[in-house]
Amino acid sequence: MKIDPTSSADLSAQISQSIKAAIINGDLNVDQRLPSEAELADHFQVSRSTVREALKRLAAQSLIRTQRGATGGAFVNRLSFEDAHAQQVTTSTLLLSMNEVSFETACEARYALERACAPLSASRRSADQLATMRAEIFRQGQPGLSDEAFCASDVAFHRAFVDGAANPVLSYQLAGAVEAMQPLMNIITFSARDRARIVALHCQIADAIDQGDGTAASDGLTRLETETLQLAKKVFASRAAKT
Amino acid sequence: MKIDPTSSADLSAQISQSIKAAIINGDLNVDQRLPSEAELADHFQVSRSTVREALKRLAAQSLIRTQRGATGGAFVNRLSFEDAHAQQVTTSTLLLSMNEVSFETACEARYALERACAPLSASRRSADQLATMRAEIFRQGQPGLSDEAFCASDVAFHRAFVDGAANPVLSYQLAGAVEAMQPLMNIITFSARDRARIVALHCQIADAIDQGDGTAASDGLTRLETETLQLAKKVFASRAAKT
DNA sequence: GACTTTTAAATGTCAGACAAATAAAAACGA
DNA sequence: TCGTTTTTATTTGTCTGACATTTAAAAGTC
Repeated sequence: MKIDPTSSADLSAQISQSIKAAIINGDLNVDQRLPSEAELADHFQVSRSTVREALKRLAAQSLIRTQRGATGGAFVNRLSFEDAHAQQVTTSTLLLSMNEVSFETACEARYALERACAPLSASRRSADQLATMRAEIFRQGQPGLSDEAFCASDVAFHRAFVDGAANPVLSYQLAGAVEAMQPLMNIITFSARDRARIVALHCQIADAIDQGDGTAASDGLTRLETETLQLAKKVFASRAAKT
Repeated sequence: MKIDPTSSADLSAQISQSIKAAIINGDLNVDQRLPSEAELADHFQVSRSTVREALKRLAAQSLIRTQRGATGGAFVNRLSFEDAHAQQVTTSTLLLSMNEVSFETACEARYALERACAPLSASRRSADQLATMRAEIFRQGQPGLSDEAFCASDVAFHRAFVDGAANPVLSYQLAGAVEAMQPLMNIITFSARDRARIVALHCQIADAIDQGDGTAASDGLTRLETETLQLAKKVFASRAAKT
C-alpha cells in the first residue's frame, strides 16, 4: 500500500484509493483488521486526521466497518447483498432525479430488466413468494388505499416477482431499479379504474408465474409497461394543462 | 438539516446522512454550494474535523465535489452516468469476489440482463455500435491474442451491444454487471477451439442485431451462456484435478 | 486600460489533547 | 480456586488551534 507523493490529489483520496485497491486485490481479506489509525498515519507519513478522512470514505462505501475499544479498529467488511442493494437504490434514485432521464426511459429500463427474470421466476418462485404476490394484489384492490400505499404495494409485488428468480445478483440489481423508480411513480395519482386495470395485469402475471409460464409473465409485464406509460402521459398532460 | 443529539451513531455519519437526505429531498439542488465547513460546524454544533469527515463520506459517493480557494467549497454534484457506472462496477465486483456467488449464478444474471436489451438493441443500434461489435469480433479472431486481451475485447463487444439499446439507464446497469464479471472470466483460459466457438456465436449475435432480429440475438446470447458455463466447468474440473 | 500585487476566504493538512468504549489483565474477596 | 470487581491499555471519536495552499476578487501601479 503506497501513495504517490507527487500527485496533486487529496491525500485522503489517495490513501482511501490505495486501501480500496488492496481490498479488491485480495491483500486485505474479509474481516481482517486494518492497522490502527496511528499506524496507518505512520505508514503513509500523514496525520491521523488525514487517515481518518480516508477511512470515512471507505466506510461510506461499506468497504470497512469500525469498532471502538481495545480490540477495535477498522475491519474489511463483507459486502452484503443488502448493502449493495441500498447503494444501488441511492445511486439510481439520484441518477433519475438529477439527470433528466425521461419517465419513458426509466420505465423502459425497468420493465426490460423485469422481463429478464420472468422465465426464471416462473420456474423457481417459492410458494411463499407467490403468496406474497397474491397478498399484495389483494391489498391493491382494497378501497381507500392511499396512492403512496398503492405504490409501496406495487413495489412489494414486483420485489417478490424478482426474488422469485432465486438469483441474488438479479435481485439486488433489479429491486434497486424498481425501488429507485418509486419517487417517479409517486407523482402519479391512480383513479379507481386505473387501479383496477393494474390489478388485473398483476393477476395475469401472478397466474402466469403460478403456471410456470415465463412467456405469459413477460407479456403481462409488457402490457403493464404500456399501461404505466399511458397513465404517466395522462398525468403529465393534465399537469401541462394547468400551467 | 438537523441531527439527533441522543443518537449513539457517529456524528459524522449522522451529518452526512442529514445532508444526503437534503440532497435527495431536493432542499439542495445540483451545483448549489453547501455552507462552508466552518458554517456547517457552527450549524451542527460540532468541530470542523467532524464536518470534514461527513463531507468526505459524501464525496466518496460522488454526491458532492469540493473546490479550494476563495469561491470554493462543497457543491452538490450532478451524478453522471459515468460515476454511477463506476460505483456499480466497484460494488458488483466486490460483491462477486466476497460473497461466494457461484460462477453459474453470476453468469445467469449477466445473460438474463443482456437478453433484456436484445430487442431494444436490435431495433435501435447505431451503425457505429454495430461496427464496433464487428471490429471486436475481428480482434477476437486474431491469433496470438492473450486471454486478458480476449476478455477485454469480449467486454467491449457486449458493451457495444448493450449501448445499442440506446437507454442510458440500461447501459450503466448492464455494462456494470458485465465488467464486474471480468475478474471471474479472466481465470478462464481460452483454447483456439473455444475462441472459435465464441467468435461464431458473437457473429450470430451481430448478424441478428444487423437484421433487427431481437429474438435471434436473444437466442444467440442463450447459446453463449451455455458455452461459457461449459468452459467454466471444464476449467474448474481441471483445477480440482490438480489438487 | 492592462498588468501586478495584495488580500480574503475557503479547503487541505498537521499536532496535540481529551472523551468514550472496550477487552484484557490485575486485584480482590469468599 | 473461582467469581467478581477494579484497573489498565488500546483504539476510535471528537475538539481546538494552527498553518499551508489554492483561488478569485480587490486594490494598487504604470
